[in-house]
Amino acid sequence: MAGTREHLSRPRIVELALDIIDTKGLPALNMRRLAASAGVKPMSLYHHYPNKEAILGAVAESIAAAALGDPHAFGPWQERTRLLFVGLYELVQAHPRALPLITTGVLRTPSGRRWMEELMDVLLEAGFTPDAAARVYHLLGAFTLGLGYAQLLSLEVPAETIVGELTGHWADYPNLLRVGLQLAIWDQPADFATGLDVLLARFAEELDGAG
Amino acid sequence: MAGTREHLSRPRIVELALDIIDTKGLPALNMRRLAASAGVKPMSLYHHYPNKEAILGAVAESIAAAALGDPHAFGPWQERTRLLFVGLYELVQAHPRALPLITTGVLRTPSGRRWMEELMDVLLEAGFTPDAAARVYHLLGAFTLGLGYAQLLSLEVPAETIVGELTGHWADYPNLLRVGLQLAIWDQPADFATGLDVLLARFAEELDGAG
DNA sequence: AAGTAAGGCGTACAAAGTACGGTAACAGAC
DNA sequence: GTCTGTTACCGTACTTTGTACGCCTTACTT
Repeated sequence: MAGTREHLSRPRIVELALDIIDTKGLPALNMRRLAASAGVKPMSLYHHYPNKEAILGAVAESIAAAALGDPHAFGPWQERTRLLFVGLYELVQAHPRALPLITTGVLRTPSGRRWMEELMDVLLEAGFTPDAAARVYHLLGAFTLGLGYAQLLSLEVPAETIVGELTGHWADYPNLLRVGLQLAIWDQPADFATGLDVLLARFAEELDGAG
Repeated sequence: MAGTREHLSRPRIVELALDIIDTKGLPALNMRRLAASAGVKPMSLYHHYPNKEAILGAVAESIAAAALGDPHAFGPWQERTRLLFVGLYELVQAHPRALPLITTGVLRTPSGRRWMEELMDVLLEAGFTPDAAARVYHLLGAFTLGLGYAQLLSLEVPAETIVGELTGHWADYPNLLRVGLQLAIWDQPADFATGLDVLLARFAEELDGAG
């Protein structure tokens, strides 16, 4: 190990990359900007990660690790499942602009896989068949991540832009006019819990019916 | 209007672009490839659209137009809402790789806005407040598009890739092993209807409670 | 036949990922 | 203290992709 001059390291790169993603968006993360933010030239990054994809993977893992709050919550399976998805949702809240990384990371990072492993543990133990467990994940996951995409969209395309594109057309869209900005903005985390519970209750019924 | 030599036109460009997206994916759509598929040089495209973004917008509109099946279905509001979201879901089924365009197109293309206008018409007429109507859209939309993203993911990252990355780690993930490929694949359109109905029923309750 | 506008194109530049080989600085051996 | 090898960093340059600018050809009009 050579100089310890306070410089680059894998965790440092990930930290800076995540900061760029959070503040400027995923497309704004490029090797030159990342290097500059580290006070280094672009090619130096390649001594720590083989390519950009590897850096994105490391960011995904770093984010996903935060979803593993308490490894094992107690209570009935509904509650444990609920907590797992609340964790996922909090991830999205914390780093909405990194959502595409979270999406792929669920099955492709160690922490993501551990999250999924625990979910499957809960569901199989509750009595779901493997296929049913996969369905639960897909539906709840789609709902959770779908809300994340709504949030991301309202971040990247501000409501004013949408409204601006509509000026002069309001006559064609009287009901859009009545509903207004709320359509282009998603910021009702409470509704996430509602939807999650409704879907969970449905799966509980299914399980009882079959068991 | 000059020559009618069978060549480029705006609809033709959109058609070819959509074909590339459907067969090779959104990232594979670039101006050079698109031009080549039209038997033309890249810069020729710029005589029909000002830039790539405009082409993507036109593709989004072209796709969205297909969601406007019967402009006005009959029946109670639940049924009409259901049909609108089924239409959206069919769009995703038809062109999963264009999903990011659909997502943004819902409020940014004429056809998308008409779809949204009709949805708001149905909901407001049913008695939802504007805010509640926006919530219905956000939750159902998140669910619908979220499933689309799951499908897109299983298209772009084949299950074998996921499994390949897990070889040697199966001991760490016994439950993932039991559930197997189904986790990485989404192909259960029937479940979409289930989830949709469950969420709709919940909103119906809410409406009755308030009205 | 000549003018004119529309459609197509050649060239060239900027942004971004990264291959390749060089260099600097520090560790340990002697 | 000098030598040597390893580690971290970097300069240069090639590739891909979007697109600005201006030329050229075509085909219809008169």
